[in-house]
Amino acid sequence: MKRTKIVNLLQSKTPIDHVLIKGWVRTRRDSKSFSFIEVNDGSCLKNIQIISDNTLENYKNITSLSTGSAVSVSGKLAESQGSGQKWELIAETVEILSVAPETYPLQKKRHTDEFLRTIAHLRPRTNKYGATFRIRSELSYAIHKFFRDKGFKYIHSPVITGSDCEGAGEMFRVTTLALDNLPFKDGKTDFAEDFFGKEVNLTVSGQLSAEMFALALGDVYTFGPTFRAEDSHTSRHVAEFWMVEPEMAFCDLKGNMNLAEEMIKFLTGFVLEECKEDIELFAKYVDKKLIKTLDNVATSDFKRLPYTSAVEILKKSGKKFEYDIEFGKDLQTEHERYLTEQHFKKPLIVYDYPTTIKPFYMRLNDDHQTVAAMDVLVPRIGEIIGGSQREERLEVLENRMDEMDLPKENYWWYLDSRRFGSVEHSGFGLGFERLLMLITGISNIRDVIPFPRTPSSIEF
RNA sequence: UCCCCAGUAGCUCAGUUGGCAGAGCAGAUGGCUGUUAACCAUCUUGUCCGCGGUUCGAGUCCGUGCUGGGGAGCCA
Repeated sequence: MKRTKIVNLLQSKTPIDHVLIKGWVRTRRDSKSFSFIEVNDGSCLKNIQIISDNTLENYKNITSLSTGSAVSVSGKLAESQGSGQKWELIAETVEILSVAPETYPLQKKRHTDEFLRTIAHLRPRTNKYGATFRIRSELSYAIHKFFRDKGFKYIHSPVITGSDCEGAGEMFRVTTLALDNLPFKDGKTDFAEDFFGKEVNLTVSGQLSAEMFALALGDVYTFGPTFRAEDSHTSRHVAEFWMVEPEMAFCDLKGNMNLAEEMIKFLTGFVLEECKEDIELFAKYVDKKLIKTLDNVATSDFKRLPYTSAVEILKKSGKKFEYDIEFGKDLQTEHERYLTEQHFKKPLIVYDYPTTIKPFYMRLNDDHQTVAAMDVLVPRIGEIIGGSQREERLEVLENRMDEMDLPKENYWWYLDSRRFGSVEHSGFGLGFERLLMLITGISNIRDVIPFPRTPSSIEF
């Protein structure tokens, strides 16, 4: 007989004479003549309650089933006589697939997130992490659905890159050279002998690839792993994370902001609708205000504010900040949080940032003081999206590169896109894990990614 | 990289002025019960993070290292 997933079984409208389920024991409660076994198979948050009567031939073994053990149970789905659940499974056979000894680290109680990080290989077996990674899966699907419904094409941007013009942070070196015996030439490592014949890194952004494809396919997006070798020790940074990067031809900054807002609203609404049960767990145990926050994100219009106005508001706020704010200085975390959490109390898009604090590829505004950049800031997380309209004018782009002392010859293919049929285009990067933090209320990014990579931590 | 906090039983944590190492949970055993992280009784469990120092005596004080966490910067 084919096994039925518990998620489907619990949705049954009628009793079923004969079903088979397989899963892991969460807890067992013995009664006089039978034993209650709670079994979870990961298909949903809820367990199925198994009634195993003491007339079963292996009943003695059944009563020694410990948390974490694996079982295969066949029997009859019947309405429960107890009050905690609609259905229960009256067992005809309980096959013990594997017994977890008492050294099994997960107990029938709450563990701290810090402890569960040390057993990241087992934590998806808990309610909270099971729910987290089911939501992560649904959210990934929702991203593809959102873009596909809008006619965007999915681009697989490379993970290994020889491009040194991504410029979004410190990079991880990729090499096949023997590190204990490096070839030298003129006192420097001779990368001509390396696999690709030049210095190569893991990607920090798929943007430049996405731009090339937007200028061919129109609307595109990337969704893949991204690597930053920053020595960051915060609850919002990991060395390997997933980023969503749409890029649109014939689109200006306003269209870019529209897409960002529409996307966050869609994704939030999607999860609220499709992952109700799992979201309720977070609303109950992780963040009591979660539903209110998510409704606010999904329904209220995002405030749009030019950088200069943001600076004015901060100056007039009368609030004492650790860092002073004035035109030309980047907004600090404390400034961003004040604006989104206290002043506007909703998501906020700050745009038109000073030229001096933004990268070369952002489009120069007519005031020559600012570029067409935009950041989406949300309560609790801060920056969740960073994007811009790209500089499509070859001459302006080259001037900016000169100002910033960037070697143009290395960017020949990027500049080609501005030589041949250049058009206005825009895009942004969304931190997938940060969105998950927003949606689940989980406060540490290490807890929304299966096996987090942070400085000096890569056990799994 | 900088600032702050923590590290004691399998887990969560208490440990007073420097004076015999503790509780709850988990586990084991027995009991009770259509139970809901069941309940009741009994029992087991220690490199007090490592190294060095002060002291008659250090879980406790000092130095140092490691690990974890929070914040800053950088960013997504």
